[in-house]
Amino acid sequence: MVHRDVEQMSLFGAPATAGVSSSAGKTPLTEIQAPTGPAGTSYPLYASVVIDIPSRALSDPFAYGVEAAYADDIDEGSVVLVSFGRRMVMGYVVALSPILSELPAAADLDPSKVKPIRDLLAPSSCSELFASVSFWMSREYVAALSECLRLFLPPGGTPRLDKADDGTYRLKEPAVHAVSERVVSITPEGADYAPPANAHRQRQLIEALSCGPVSTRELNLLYTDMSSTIRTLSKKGVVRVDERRAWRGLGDETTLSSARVAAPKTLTDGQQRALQEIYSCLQAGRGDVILIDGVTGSGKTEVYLSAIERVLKQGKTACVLVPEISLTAQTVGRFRSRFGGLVAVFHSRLSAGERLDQWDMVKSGAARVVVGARSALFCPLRDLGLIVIDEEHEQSYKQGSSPRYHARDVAAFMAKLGGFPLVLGSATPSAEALARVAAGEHLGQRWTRVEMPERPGSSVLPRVVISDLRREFAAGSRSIFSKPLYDGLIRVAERREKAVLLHNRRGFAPFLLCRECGCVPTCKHCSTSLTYHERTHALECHTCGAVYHINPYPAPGSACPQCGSRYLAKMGLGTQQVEDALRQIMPAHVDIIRMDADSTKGKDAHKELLEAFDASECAVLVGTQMIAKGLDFPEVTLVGVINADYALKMPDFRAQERAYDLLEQVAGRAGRGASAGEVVIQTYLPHDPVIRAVATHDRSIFTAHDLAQRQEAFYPPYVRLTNVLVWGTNQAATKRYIDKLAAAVRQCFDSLRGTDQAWSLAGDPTAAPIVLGPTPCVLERAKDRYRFHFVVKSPVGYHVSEAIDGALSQIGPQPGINVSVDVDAYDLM
DNA sequence: AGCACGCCGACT
DNA sequence: GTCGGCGTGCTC
Repeated sequence: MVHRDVEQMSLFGAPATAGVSSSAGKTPLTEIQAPTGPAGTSYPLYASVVIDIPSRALSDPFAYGVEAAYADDIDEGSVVLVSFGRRMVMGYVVALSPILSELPAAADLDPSKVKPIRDLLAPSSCSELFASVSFWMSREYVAALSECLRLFLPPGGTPRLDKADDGTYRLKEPAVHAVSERVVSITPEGADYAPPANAHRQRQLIEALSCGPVSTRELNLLYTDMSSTIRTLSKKGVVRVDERRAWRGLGDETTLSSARVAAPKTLTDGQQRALQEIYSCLQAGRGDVILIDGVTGSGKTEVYLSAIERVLKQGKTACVLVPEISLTAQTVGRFRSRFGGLVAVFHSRLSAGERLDQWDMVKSGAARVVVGARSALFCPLRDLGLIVIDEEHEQSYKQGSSPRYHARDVAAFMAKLGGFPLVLGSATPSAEALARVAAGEHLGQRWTRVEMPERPGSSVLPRVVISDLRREFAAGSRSIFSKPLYDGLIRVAERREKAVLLHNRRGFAPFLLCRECGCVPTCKHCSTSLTYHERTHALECHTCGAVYHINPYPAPGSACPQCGSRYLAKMGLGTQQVEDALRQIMPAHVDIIRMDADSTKGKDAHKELLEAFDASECAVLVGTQMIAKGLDFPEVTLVGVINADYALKMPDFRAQERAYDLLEQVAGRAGRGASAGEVVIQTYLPHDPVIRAVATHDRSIFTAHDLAQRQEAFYPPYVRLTNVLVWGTNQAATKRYIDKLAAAVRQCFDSLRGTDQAWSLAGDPTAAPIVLGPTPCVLERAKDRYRFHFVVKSPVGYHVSEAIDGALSQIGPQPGINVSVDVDAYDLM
């Protein structure tokens, strides 16, 4: 069985410390203050150590000497105690060499300056790739090196250094501890034991153990107190009770389920083609990226499972990333039922203890497949042979705090480094992925695509009705619900069916919209919609900072810039209002359930609302974003989108892509059974490519348009976009700082480019980087801080981070002012 | 990050 | 004459 001979793991384990010789953890203070050995002592081994202080100024490792006593125990990844300046700090070993000058950044270091490593605090416990990946991340994302390294550390918070009374240093004990369980198994001698005829409890126990060892807790749970029977049989030597490390977080079903579901006998053509591509990449050992572009239900998961099976057979391990929101029991179940106890899972709802145990399961080698959110990328898998990113286009793969990495890019780097394939799967691939497969490569890495258009079985696509709100308005309708949607809702009420209404207002920014021609004012210099500022009656562009003065309806003199209509209205409508309007038109027997940030505040509110919808005979579920993704609904015959334009006209160049993904997902909720459902999308922009693509079930209408538009307007994936955000309490000081910083960045670009005349190229960011702004952020003030930002557009192969990092260290920090650099930013607000 | 060194103003 | 402001620079 998988769990049996597993080495006992622990976070900063006692075994390691004990094994490290008597000096470990016992270095007295006096010895620390007097350096061991005279200056110029040479060491048998030297180590590059990253100091655990998260500062961009300390993003280079420091060299230390490894004394003979430690030489066998210190590895890459070891946590060590070193003296730094005049204090003791914790550090991480990232490289080892017997020759000092061969260590990174120690080429011409005076050997007499090298101090010894003072103690080993914890043995290495992270993935082999950790050093190279964190170096790369630190450079790529302008983040402190120690911050990147910490991603690879065991869970349980950042380790802290603790100084004891006797002057010794050790790691502060983590709050979570390993727990053990008692496991009952049949002894070899007990195999032939026949219980007495009347001993039915003994028979039960032996039967339960026939498939392998079971924990006492489970036995007692399953057979209501088996303890005395266990005691009897263990006295007779028939069974044995062993204490072993318990792996929390496995769920209840797993330990007993020795039954694994085998792969289906037949695969679709698409699945076979995808697997063929993955296998040939595995064979070649090149580290290619394969995009599996397959419609919902085309069986992408089966492709992942088969590929993982192959990788496991080769003695390697696999890592599967899934968006946090879809990390449900069902998702995990598919992997667990195929690979049983070999699967470890990471998601945000694990308790500290469960997280620790899942991590140790990976570290010990007991788990060889990891399924998890973004950060699962950093767990200590040995011999990684495959990374899968499901729903590759999901925004949640980009981390919102430092280091602001994108899991897709980190995974691609890891794949290249380890020479194994990265598999991306999506029904609505990101523009980045599409552009890279179109180019066939990205930064020297091969990107290929396999399309899987067919769905197994015969499911019917829902009928999509586009409801033109301009016509509704012209016909005098002032209702939230257009005629087609109203009729659909009434029909649902009459037939006692269920409906879902999407009212998407996430990241809502007010904008103006002409109710006659449907136009939304956009910036002259950028392709973003302008944001309306109520107080100043101004439209602002948050990419370049341009300001346009305008009077929206009902102010006198309001006029649409395109058609001159005076109905240039401010848009904004809450979920609550939709709910109220719905109550007015629907008969009393229809349950109306609202799901948004407000109604799901309570702990289990989410689940309860869904259960209510499930239990109801006839209901309408009104909700934001959250109802479209990651939730499985019971039969729904009507899906309505109140106003698709909220999603379409966000002041963000990725709005189209997200809108398409959202509409496609929510439309997919309609009629999943035998009968095709109906989808009604209300919009003022019926001819928008996104709407047309959803209506006709033809994605290419949208993607072709979107990519062309981005290329023309110099947006990713054709350029890189970096957001530099500066915030502080003092508005003027913050503004002054960001101006200085932006000027320094511009200067860095100039000097890197060599000539000043090259500025004539400015305006074409595919040839040379440009700086846009600084301007105040869309979110101008947050938590009493004033926020400004500037955006850098740079050519795809260009290493922006270097120039920004250079400018940053040139200007230096300023108290009270914070800077954040977001390379390949998704959020520009 | 911390903590030195270092160079200019008001005080025992 | 000294104490103390925090501006630059270093820590293997």
